[in-house]
Amino acid sequence: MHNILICDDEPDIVSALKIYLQAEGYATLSARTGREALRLAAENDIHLILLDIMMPEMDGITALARLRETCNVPVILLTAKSEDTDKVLGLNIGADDYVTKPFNPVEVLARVKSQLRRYLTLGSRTARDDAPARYTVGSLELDDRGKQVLLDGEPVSLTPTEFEILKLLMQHPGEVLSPRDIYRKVWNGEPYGAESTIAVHIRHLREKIEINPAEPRLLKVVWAQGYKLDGGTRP
Amino acid sequence: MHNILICDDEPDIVSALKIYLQAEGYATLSARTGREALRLAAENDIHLILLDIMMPEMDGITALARLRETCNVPVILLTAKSEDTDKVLGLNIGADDYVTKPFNPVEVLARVKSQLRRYLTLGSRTARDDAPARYTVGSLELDDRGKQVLLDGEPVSLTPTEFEILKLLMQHPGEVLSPRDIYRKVWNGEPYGAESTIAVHIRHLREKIEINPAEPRLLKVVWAQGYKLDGGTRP
DNA sequence: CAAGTGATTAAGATTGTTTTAAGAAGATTG
DNA sequence: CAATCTTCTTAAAACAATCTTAATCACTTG
Repeated sequence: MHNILICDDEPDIVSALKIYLQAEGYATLSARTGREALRLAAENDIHLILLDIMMPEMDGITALARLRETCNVPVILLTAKSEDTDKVLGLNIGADDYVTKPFNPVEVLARVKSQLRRYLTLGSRTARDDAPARYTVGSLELDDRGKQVLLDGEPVSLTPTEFEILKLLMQHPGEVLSPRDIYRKVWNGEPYGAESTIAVHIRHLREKIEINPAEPRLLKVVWAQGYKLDGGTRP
Repeated sequence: MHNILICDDEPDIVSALKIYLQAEGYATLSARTGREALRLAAENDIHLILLDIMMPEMDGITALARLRETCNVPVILLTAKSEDTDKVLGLNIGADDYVTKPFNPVEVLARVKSQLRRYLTLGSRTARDDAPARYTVGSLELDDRGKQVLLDGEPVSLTPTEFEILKLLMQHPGEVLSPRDIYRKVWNGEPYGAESTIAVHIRHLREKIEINPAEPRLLKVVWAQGYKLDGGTRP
């Protein structure tokens, strides 16, 4: 089903997580050091990584930074309480979520499921066969086959990247998608680039679909969360 | 299952508690002094602490104060009868509950269970995987995916922290949640900050969802207990 | 009334978003 | 083949929202 890489130097934690994850049908690999995790991640088809911050040889933060140079797989950090400053650092560096030790394995499992569900609905390149070729949200219509977008019936000319971002947002109307979510899907999991890249595309999109780009009515931002496409709701 | 740290200088009490707790499936550690308790708490994944107030070397109150500088784990104080003034003091300093000596072990067990249940249902940040994405309490609707809140059908714009606090209250409608409970959940167990932090967020929330913030009809305070969200009841 | 607790306010630090501009890469055209 | 155009990326700055804190006031309770 899915391959999960567990990276922690405490054997008890690893085996406990393994038991829970395997019971849910996930395949697991494990590493004791950041270096080993990087190697395993490079050599295998990993769908999610559980990464401890405190480890010998190469700590989790460094490992994560290295990892992010080459891929964008979901990472959940395992942190000890006292390392709370590292939390923020970790999320800035590119973790998708974190759990503080001591953790409840059930909670970790929930987060794993949550991340993988996101990965499935957003990230998988193997788009479903039954995915519609046409989406409608409010006054926007998007035709995937014809690569055309209509706003109030009038054609709008978008660049390929703009088109893909808009399509993603229209596939999840009213739902907030973080820049990382968008990056995963539109850039096909390539390493996350500059922070502002998506902001610029969003800006260009707004210039084309909003009456006033500075006061967006459709493509809204949710502070510290991401962007969403609002359908029929009034401001 | 859960790790419980017992801190008391009387061996009889410790062993008695151990027997009862282990019979219920809890793992136990024990310390004889406050200093030792702090060390054990720092080095292990502790889920709950039973802490005696009267101890050599470092008393329980001091130990608790120190502990609270770094973490927010549930603490149940063990106090002697004559120290009832200390009870309140202990709760101010950051205990979650207290039991007076001589105590009935069954009662201690009940309180331990109660605290851990609270910790489970409240303590994990993103709750369970099957947590609904939508909550309704009275005239309030909250959409977790869209990060949107409607009051009488009208959208209300909340900041991330306000949103999380309101979500927590809506997940437990009519239930009183102490500031410490709220802190545990929303700040993910980080050490408790300034007293007024939550009060400020509550104030901001009330400004956004109450007709008159000074006379709240939804987000009510229960003196010396905490806050609760009242549904459709009339005053 | 005193102690404990909640409410209010405002300021500063922090963090996230928008905007602008410039350059690189690739396609298209004369 | 060079010139031009489009698109994408990046960085920097300006801008904006949010969070925390501390100080002060006001209310509740015994």
